[in-house]
Amino acid sequence: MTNDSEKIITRFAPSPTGPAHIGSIRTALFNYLLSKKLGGSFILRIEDTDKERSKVEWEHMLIRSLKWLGFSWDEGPIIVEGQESIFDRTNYSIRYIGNKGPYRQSERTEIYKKYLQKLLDEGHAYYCFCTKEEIEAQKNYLMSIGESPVYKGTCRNLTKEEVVERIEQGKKCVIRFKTPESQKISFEDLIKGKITFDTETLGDFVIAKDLETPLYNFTCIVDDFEMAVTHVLRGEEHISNTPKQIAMLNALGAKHPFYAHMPLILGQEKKKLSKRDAETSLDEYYKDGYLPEAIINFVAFLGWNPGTEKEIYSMKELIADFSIEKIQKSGAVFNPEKLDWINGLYIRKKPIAELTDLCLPFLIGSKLIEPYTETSFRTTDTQQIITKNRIEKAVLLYQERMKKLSEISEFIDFLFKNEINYEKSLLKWKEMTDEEIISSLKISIGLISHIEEFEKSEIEKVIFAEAEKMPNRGNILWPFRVALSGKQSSAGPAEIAELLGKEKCLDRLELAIKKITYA
RNA sequence: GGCCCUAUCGUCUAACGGUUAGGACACCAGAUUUUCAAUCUGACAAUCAGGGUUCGAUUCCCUGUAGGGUCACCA
Repeated sequence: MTNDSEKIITRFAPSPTGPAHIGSIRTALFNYLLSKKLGGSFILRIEDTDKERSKVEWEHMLIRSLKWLGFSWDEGPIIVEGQESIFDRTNYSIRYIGNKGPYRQSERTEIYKKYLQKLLDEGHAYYCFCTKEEIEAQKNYLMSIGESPVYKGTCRNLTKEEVVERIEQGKKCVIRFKTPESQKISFEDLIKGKITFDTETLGDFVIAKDLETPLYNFTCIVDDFEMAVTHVLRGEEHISNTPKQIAMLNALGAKHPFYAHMPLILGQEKKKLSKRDAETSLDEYYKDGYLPEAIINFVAFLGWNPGTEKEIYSMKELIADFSIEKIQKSGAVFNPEKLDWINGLYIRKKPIAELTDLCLPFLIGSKLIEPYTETSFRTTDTQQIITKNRIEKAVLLYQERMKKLSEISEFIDFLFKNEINYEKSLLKWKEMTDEEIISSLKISIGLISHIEEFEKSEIEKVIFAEAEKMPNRGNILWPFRVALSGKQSSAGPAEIAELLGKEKCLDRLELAIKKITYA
């Protein structure tokens, strides 16, 4: 329990209408960083007032992504206590109750209803009976004469009797906020500076379909107030919602939180991020083998920088160095190449045992191996048992080559497969003739068949000694390496030879000879 | 169209009014390699335009231009 009303409280308020994406993660991250930096709380609020589009599945997916990336939030509602009326906000303290979160707006209808009723009772909101068609026509007209297309308040001054009469006639209605006329609403945006709006450009906007069905702008301010949110960090697309929210908060007699509107994340064309620019779902990044720490690091630098040349940051370091002042004012183009670079960097930094564990699901997923015991696997192709230890060795060879975990399968599939497919021409190094390749392979067979201790250092010694005798080392090394891996590029010849084992190496070298002879 | 926001290398960005405008990714070249990667070295590359203010402007002001956001009974 805490009574510190000075405490920073931020929130991440996604609507469960789709998976988490890069943009939503950055919003979550910056709110998280700010609260952690200042020792405050971070709230997760699910904005599921739109019953049609919201799905619990999306909510679960959102939470899964957040957890994967290492977020934690202060669960459970903050109770406003010590008050007779929830509308009395002059003196309140907050208390945290665990294990009840996250907040779900769909479960808070009664709360919104009270505030809605209050607005209605005090004349700050009214019932509107205009049809959608009427609104649309008005909007088009206003745009045609060069004015802000807003609701002009046809139903604004309906008397109580008129309202009752229309309701009794069964006319459909919504609840609109009575926006103050000819007023300037300003707020000090923590990123953009002072922003001013004229209420004339706002119009009387809809805040609820009915008492039980409040809409976004309204539930948002009620919750931010009820949860004592102090700082709202959100995307720039919300700038135009801000004066509306402040006007409602004013009507409720509440102070508004600090706002910070972050620039948008843009696609290659400097347009809104689309499928062509980035994965729509964070799940895709998981499936591609991106590391959560790489994503966090990358996303943090989309519109923020520490002002130094340091750019590799763990979550902990981000918390330490984060500051709103350093958030950029202009939009940032999402750059997948840099993400890949950072991901590769984190992969190289991973302890090998940990990296192997991360790669295993990808190997299993691409049907190369299947789990056998705790410490071993069975190759799908040949049903042979392969120890985790040996897989670890393979992963180690490719650690510095990987940009994404998913690439591991293509890199080391030759270790698990019985037969490897490659073009015969791949065996040829530079200008070698078929005869030279065959002779090269035969030399290799002769050399390695005599090696007792089939280890990298030993194989290297023998093979390289022979290669030195050639006009070009590649004459021995290239056909040898290709015969074993079947690939244009791979780890070193001795390394993969050790990995494969003597017997398999000999088999593959013979096979390579046959490939040329009988092609 | 109204309102609002923004403007430094291709991209992410640094530069309390005074710097040869710095760094990173990408790209290119070199070193190292049998290959690929990693690593190291180097090269290329930017202050949107026009006016002010100032001894001096990337930085402050204005105008223009361009881009973006928003104008839902979505969030």
